[in-house]
Amino acid sequence: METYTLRRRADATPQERYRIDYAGELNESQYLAATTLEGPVLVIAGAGSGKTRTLTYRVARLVESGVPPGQVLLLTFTRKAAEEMLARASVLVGGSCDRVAGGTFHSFANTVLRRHGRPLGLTPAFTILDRSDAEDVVNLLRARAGLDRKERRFPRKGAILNVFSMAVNRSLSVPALVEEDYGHLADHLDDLLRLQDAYAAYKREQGLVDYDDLLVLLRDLLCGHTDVAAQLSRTYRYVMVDEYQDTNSIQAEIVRGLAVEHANVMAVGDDSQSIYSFRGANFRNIMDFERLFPGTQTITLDENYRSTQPILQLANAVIDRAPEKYTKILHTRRIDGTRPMLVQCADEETQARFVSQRILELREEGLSLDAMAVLFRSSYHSFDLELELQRHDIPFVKRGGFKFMETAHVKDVLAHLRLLANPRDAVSWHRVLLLLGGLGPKTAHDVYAHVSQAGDVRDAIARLGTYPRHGAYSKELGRLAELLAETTLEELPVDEKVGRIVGFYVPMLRHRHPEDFPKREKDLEHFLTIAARYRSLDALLADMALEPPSDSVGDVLAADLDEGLLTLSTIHSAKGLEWQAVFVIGMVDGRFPSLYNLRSDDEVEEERRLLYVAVTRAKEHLYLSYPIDIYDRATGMVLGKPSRFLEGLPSAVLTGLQVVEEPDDGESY
DNA sequence: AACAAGTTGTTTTTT
DNA sequence: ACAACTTGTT
Repeated sequence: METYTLRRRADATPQERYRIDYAGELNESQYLAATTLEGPVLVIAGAGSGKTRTLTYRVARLVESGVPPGQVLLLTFTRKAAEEMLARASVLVGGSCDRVAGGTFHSFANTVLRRHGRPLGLTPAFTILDRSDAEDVVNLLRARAGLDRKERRFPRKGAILNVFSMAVNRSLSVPALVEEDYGHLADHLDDLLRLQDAYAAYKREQGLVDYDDLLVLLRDLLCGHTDVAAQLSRTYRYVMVDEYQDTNSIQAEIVRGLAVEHANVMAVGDDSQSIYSFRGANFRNIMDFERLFPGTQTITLDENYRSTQPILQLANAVIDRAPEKYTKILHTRRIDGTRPMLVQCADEETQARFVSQRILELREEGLSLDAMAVLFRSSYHSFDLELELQRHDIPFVKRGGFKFMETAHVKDVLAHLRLLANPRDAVSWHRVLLLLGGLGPKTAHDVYAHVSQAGDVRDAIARLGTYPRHGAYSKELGRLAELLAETTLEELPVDEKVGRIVGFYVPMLRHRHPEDFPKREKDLEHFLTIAARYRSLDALLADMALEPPSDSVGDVLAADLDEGLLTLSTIHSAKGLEWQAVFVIGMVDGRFPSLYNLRSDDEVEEERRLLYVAVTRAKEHLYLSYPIDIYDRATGMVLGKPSRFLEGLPSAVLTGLQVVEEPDDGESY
């Protein structure tokens, strides 16, 4: 393609062009944080204290002061957060900041390891396993070891992987972890250890890397290969880490390694918003930063620009009851505002009706739907509400929670693509073969055994063609071999490969999911447009594993986009976001805090911080609601008490409200 | 008898 | 969507 070159703007020197009024746009602490460019800095940034703003201005300041954007590294919790910050910084400096390196720890590890992973024995074409891929591998190995047919019930694949992952992220051995937190698995310890070895060996043989490996390998690279570490450290001369309270010790070591040549690190975080301990984070880690980097300058941002005083009062009251004291108390200048309400509802349906009705009223008062959100502890807590919202034609998007159900079809297509990238990928072969009618686990296993003898993709597909065919699947197996042979051709563009696979797959999809077939087909169309943006299959596969397309397009298209969408979200996924009006539903003891998280004081305290995060999302209106007497099927318990975190709060902080039915006035139609 | 496919009860949070 | 179990096919 031809290029068209824009001339540099010659009307001003950089110094004259960017005249950003840092002191005018930022408060004193923010200004200090944004303009301290050298040396280690720890910013304790309370909720709504302008953290993103501060980071954005700091990026601008760095670029403005002559630092090449490529030497700035911005590590954030999601890729979206990084993109947003860079876009805003670009506006400030009147130029592009897209050469600033940014993303999640995992995506950064991915790019670095593909370029510098060789000393670790890693091929540059490694495949990333997402959570469910990793579970599939563990399942395969579990069956291979005969552990699925034991008298004593062996833990499920998900539980097994949790143990492995937790051990890595908390830097513990599996035996130590089992002793500490998984006592009920002590009987299976030997099998677990053998499985762990098998899992590691399998990944090594097949060039597979899971989420934890990405972090561990990067850490090993930085700590064990000082030449590479020095080179990377000179490349990224300014490192910024967002959401530091949710990093674990491996990530801390990565940061330390990246800064080995300069110590120009800014970590930003809030110890009272640490909510990812299940991923190995510990809120006390943020205090270790000062020990990791001697001479750290610590700056606290405690002025809140988001919420009204009554909302902050509740937030402070919630966190004030934590036995371990946190580093700051938020204050605001927005003195006026309505008090948050604690709403008691007879049951879940009543709660759903209350929320829907109140949302409609707020909309009447002029709030648009995208200024409102409903938050909850666990994804399934919103099921009743979703039905009620549909009844009222209130359009919404749901964020967070596992979404395997919606993505199974995308994963099926991806499995075909992965065969092209790696013909030895047993899990993908298994998945693809099982889609064929009349072909079950046994035959899939046999076919794989036959095919995996091959040296490369072509060879593997040729072998697929020679597999002795009999039975119902014979014809379909032949068609699969044909499809794979076509799509292996290297000159075929990525989107064309995906297109042919989708064409092959769609009839099977229709057969398997007749009810919601159209919606799923739309997802695949969407996936095709995504695939068209990639020139290499490997890059597509890597991105899909690290950040799969989040929202199913079917829902969004159906909605009336003019007035925006209501947000439904788990609290975890609501991190960093804000709305005018926030509803937190399911405030029942046993749901929030979750029954699964009450085994230790640390777990309870994490639930408390989770509520703190939820409450501090609200700008103006805040409703906490709970149904009484709901039956929890998982435990067989009846839950009827409001969350312990709200117990005994004075009504000056939290006003009670009881939802009652409209009295029947006897009129009929 | 071996294998595939259909049925039923559960599901924390996520890169 | 998974896993354990049951029913149906070759």
